Amino acid sequence: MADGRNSGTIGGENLLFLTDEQLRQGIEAMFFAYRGFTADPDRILADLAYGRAHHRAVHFINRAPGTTVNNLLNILGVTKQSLNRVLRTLIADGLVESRVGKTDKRERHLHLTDDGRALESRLSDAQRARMRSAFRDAGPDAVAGFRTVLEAMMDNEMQRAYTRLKESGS
Amino acid sequence: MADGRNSGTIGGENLLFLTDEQLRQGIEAMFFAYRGFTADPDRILADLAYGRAHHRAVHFINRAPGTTVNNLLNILGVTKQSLNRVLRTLIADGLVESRVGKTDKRERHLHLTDDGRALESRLSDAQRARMRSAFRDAGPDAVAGFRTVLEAMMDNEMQRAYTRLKESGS
DNA sequence: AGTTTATGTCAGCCTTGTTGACATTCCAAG
DNA sequence: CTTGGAATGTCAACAAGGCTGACATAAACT
Repeated sequence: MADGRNSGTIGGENLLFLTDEQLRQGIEAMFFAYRGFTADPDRILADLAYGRAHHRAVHFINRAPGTTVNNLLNILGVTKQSLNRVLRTLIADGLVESRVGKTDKRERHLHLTDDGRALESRLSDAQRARMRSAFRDAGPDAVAGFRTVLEAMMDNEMQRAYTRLKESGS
Repeated sequence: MADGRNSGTIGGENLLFLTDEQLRQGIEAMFFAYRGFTADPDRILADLAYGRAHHRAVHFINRAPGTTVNNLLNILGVTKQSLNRVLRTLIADGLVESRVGKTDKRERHLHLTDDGRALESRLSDAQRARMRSAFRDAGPDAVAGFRTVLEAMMDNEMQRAYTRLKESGS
């Protein structure tokens, strides 16, 4: 595995797509593509004194309105202190509303305000535009493969979060 | 574009894979998968008081031994000051060697030491293991699609950097 | 009543981005 | 040959956003 070689062809099946060189290209593609993936929203956010952390919060609050802080924590995979700092500024700036839970008053349910939704749209339009262009260039079969590989790359926990969101889709 | 709808079917071609919902799933898949992508090396690095930035530097120095600081800067897309801090610790810890350029003494050419190569192997074995497992689960066609979409998602500049590295592959 | 759970806050640390200032080296125009 | 600008790299200081730990509060559960 650390011998710098590859898996070659085994058992009559062609596994040349699993050589170390192929894997390294996949790793580097992932690295560069992720930069492209975040570049457009980052540019918008920089003007607003917000960062990627704010984008993520706004995205998932929009995706699951009324979600609790704890729920968001699990999706984002950060500490509550870290998330709280971001939420505090978003609430102070009037982009997010925090409502005390009806049945369980310890919980805070998070919603975007109109301003919050406006920002979310701006950010996600920019990000979708690039994704759309990439998808269109690549074609439907490539897109299906793209999604298959990404899903296989997630941890089980993330896969569950992802699937839950996917199935709640409009 | 901000109307919450999709591209539907246009001109007789099926473009259902370009709906806003599909794009959003692609965006979220990218987000969760990237976490998986970095999770294994991050765990190793945490024990060593290094971060992701050190991993990236070590990866690309290994990939292109003798590269200059400036060259690395372009690949990584950070400021030279930021890279320099990382390089300084790597050099101090004896993982990277910085050699003054022969023809141009302003340049520093970067090489991994044996220890540096050992760390690189550990990190990249972990990352490749996950990538290999994802590739194998997904199959060669999905992998091809994965790469096609990622390449289409890069900026032109990154695409050039990526292609240059790819073509210099062993 | 006592324990657990959900949330928020304060303080302080680390990594890794940023800008600004500066030193060294090279090269080319005068 | 000198001098000024460009290229390259280093040092200092700051900000964002991760992290841990400690603690307060309120509600829910037993």
